[in-house]
Amino acid sequence: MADLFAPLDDHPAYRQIANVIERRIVARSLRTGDALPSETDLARQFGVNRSTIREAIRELETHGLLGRVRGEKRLRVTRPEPDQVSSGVSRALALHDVTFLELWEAMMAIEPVAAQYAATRRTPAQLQALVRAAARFKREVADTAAAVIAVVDFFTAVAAASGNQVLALSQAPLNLLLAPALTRMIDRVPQARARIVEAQGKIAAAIKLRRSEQARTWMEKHIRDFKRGHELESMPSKAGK
Amino acid sequence: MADLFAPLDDHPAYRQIANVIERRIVARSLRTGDALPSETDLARQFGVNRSTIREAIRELETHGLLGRVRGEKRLRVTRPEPDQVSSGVSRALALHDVTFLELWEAMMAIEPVAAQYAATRRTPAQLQALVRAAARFKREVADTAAAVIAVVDFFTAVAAASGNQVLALSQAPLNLLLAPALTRMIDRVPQARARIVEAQGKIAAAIKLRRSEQARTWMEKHIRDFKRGHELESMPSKAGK
DNA sequence: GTGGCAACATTGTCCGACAGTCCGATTATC
DNA sequence: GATAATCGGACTGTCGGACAATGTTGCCAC
Repeated sequence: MADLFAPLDDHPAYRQIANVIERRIVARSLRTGDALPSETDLARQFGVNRSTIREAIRELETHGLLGRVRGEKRLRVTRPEPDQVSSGVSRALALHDVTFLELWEAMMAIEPVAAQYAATRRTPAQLQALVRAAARFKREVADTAAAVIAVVDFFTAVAAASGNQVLALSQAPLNLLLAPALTRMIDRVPQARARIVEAQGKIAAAIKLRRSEQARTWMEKHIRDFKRGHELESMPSKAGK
Repeated sequence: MADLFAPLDDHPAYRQIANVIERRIVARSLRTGDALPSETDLARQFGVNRSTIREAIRELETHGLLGRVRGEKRLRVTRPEPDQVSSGVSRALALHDVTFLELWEAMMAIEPVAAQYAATRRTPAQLQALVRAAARFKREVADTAAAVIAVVDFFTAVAAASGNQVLALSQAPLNLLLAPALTRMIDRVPQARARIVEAQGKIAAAIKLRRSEQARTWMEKHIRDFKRGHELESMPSKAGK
């Protein structure tokens, strides 16, 4: 059944080099913060041209494994940050034409759990970030763009407060997908804003008081509202002006 | 409070070009499958050197937005495939030193939901893939490496059968993280294999019969087992030889 | 039309070069 | 002595050109 021979894919030099360096990083033989040798030096070490090295470096850079601190010239080993990674994921999802329902189901799976853990594990600073995002939504509720950003920030803050990096990183791409849908919804469904304010308030309060069950159920309600809002918005007959 | 001037970050040409092309792709102005102009041609169009174009292309290629079909020379626009994207995510998570608990919590949030939807939405082909992975685990249960792969494939198949790309893509990175932990566990906890066989059987049966609640609860039990297995394995006193 | 072949196009890699800028050390200034 | 101006070296971003290997394509014979 299985083929006798696997197709061999030739790896161009730049890819091989990128892989070698990547393995070094993952194996912690190159550690976060370490500065990479100069391109010229790398070219010498690998015995290839600098152009080839540069192409290899580009790969690692876009993966977020290499980066440079502002205004610095030398590259250093970096840990890929959630927002960077997640932007790739959400772009991929966008290109796969995910439906709102798919997005919603995923949010429904992740966000309430994140809220639940946030209630038991949040640090004061995380709580503050979350409360502040809620306050910002309330304050800028009239400015759609700012409001949407505040909603996203609220979700991000809850996920961060969950103390679970995996949940946080799983959740991050959802935000980017949510933004456009939310923008339309918030514009066309009049009651949406008030409901968001209420839900955020309840969730924040529950997390503050460390009531994990309440945090979870309120987050569930909150997310359910999104679905209702989306249905209202996409039903032309019922949608507000 | 707010600074008067924001730090301006200069974008090198290769990044600008990458962004321009990326926007074209996301906006569907360049559609999946379309062939990209040759590097020389792109260099002419953008008015830069070919080396610069190549660096830009490398970025898009590693994002999975460009690729070439086997043995072909010209690049074409590609949709980023889940495994490609998720490998980036799991590498990121690995570098952030996620704990088994974090991974487990995320699995607990996602996998049961995926199983639940799979029960209602799976196609015959998806069901077959899932059943086959379970059978493979049973068959190769003695070969640790093969068994671990079968477990991962089973999860992947369930997620695919959920008919939700967002869940599937959120779940994919978890697999890669699970593999090493599972390898240790399966080796050291004697009863693990039998329990996995049982759980996979129950889950597959529930999905086959479209019993979504059963699928969900059995998946929950299955995942809970992992936690127990991990605790046994990491408790030196109790671990099997 | 199909098979085969030759000319062409394209990619991967190399070499050499240069401007702009960051860094570190040295010198000038208070 | 501490701080500020200066200078040379190192490094990155970009450029131009070059060549081998390998797809691609059009043409010709059958």
